[in-house]
Amino acid sequence: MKIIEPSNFIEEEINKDLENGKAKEVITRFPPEPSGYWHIGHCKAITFNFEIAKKYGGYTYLRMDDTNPTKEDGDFADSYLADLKWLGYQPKKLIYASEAYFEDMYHFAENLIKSGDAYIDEQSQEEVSKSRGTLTTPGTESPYRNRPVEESLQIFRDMRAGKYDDGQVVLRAKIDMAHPNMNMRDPVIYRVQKVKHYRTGNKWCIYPMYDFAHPLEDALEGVTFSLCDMSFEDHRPLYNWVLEKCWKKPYPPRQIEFARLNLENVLLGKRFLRRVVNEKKVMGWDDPRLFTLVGMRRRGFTAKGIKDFILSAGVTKADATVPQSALNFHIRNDLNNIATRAMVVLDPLKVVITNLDKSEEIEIENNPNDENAGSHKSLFSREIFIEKEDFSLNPPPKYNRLVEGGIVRLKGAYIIRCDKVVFNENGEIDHLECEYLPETKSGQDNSGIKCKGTIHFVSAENYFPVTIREFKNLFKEEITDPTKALIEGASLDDILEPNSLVNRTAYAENFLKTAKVEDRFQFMRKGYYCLDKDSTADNLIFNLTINLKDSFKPTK
RNA sequence: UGGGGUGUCGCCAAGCGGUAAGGCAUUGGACUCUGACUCCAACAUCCGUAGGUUCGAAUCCUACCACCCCAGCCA
Repeated sequence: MKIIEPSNFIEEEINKDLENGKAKEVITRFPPEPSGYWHIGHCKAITFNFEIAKKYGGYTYLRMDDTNPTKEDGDFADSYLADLKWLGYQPKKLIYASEAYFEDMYHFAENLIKSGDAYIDEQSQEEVSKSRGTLTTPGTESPYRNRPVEESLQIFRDMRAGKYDDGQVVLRAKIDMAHPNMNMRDPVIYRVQKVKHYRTGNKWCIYPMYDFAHPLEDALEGVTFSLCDMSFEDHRPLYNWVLEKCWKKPYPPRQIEFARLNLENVLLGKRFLRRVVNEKKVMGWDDPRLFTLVGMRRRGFTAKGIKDFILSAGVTKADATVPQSALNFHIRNDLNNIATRAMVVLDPLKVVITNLDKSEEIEIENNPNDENAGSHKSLFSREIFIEKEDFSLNPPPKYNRLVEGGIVRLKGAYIIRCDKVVFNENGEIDHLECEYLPETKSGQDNSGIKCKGTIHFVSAENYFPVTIREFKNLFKEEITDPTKALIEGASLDDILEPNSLVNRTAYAENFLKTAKVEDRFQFMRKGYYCLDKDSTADNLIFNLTINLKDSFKPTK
């Protein structure tokens, strides 16, 4: 296997193992428990597990780590398949741990009992917990700890046979009740769960615990590097203990931990996301304000943008909270290359072109960054709508849009001059009367007239109303870490931004009538939008993915 | 008071004893039929703190400080 130029500490570690012969190849795995939806934090783990293996010419398994039937559901497992595909990753193989490894694991457990490294404990859950000790005081040994091997073996077999109920007995690894690492104080490795498993049904009534199952799953699969987050660092000694006691083969998998990804002002964490969804604070798991994968997808984020962001943020062991602006940069970057341009007026102001009586077809480039993107037809006519903010009676300095008596270019059409502002009886602007300059047609303008501003517009004969969904962050701006706030006892309503979703209508050029769900557009000079799945034939709904950057500073 | 980690620019992050990469953000400016994109420029005399070793330290040593994780029959 090739040694590559390392670009992070994980690759440095892998190189070392490859060089000193501890590993021969790079096989990784992503092992979700099917009990919720993926969020951007999972995307980080997925991305690095897949990308690192790929770099070394290795591969990655997708393994459902389904060892707890009380929490799991096949629908989640199915959603992961779709999510992974959307992200653009192809696992070497899809594995359900419950189906693939339970029998093997059971035998490993029996052997552990036989070698005197595990025993059946009959203490209550409360007793087990109490005798574990505390962070600063050692635990005490269970009275069952030194029972005869045969006795433990018999009970374990009876456990499997269903002769015990939940909580009556457990299998514990015999390690050290005084170990400074709490995970090593005789951890429970098998428990009874008389619950139907979404995959294996009632075949099993005993289930291995994560700490026992995970290293063995990795080993059985042939995984060489088991990349996980820092919270498992304390579990590594146990991971290695299990492999030493049970696996005993060359090239055991190696666990390497990295820090989780946090985003500023973003809630992550399955149980909290579930709460927001269950309490109906959002439209569902795929609400565009959520940073679940399905939410980001519905919002209009691209898989490439998300992955570029993750890769650019890097992997280290240090806690990191990245501002959303870093993510947004990569999303805009990708969208800029692929989004179809269209003209949509969000806040219309009517303009009458007094010297135009026939309408005229115009052409709009679909994407100036992609010469193969083509163009689409739009219309310039006597009555049009421009953005209210593109006209000013009292223009600030450097305002290069339309002013009284001034000129501005209409994107793809002509330069117009504002001759008159017509007010209504309330003294508000009703509409503008303008003249177009016939010799300034877009693409064939030889007039020599210099015009510093270009604005977008929509023809009164070529538009239809659409619904726009604008999103702000789900949580109040000052709550930089909503997850922490909830842990510290804040109520959801305390930290939720009151108006994070605003619906409005806009005037879109007819071209947009053919948009399909998830199609991505750049509404020129405004932002990136995509068609939402809630759209109906007579009500297209566009989600604001992200605004265009705007460096106009009216103050100077 | 135990164990395991981490501390380099506002935020990520290179750096691995030879005198602080890069990205995001920000600020100027150029370009522009998207005030977008692109481009160009500015942005840590300093690497948690204090000592020490060395011709030379963010990199080695010592002490201290701060923050994160661990007491599920969850993963």
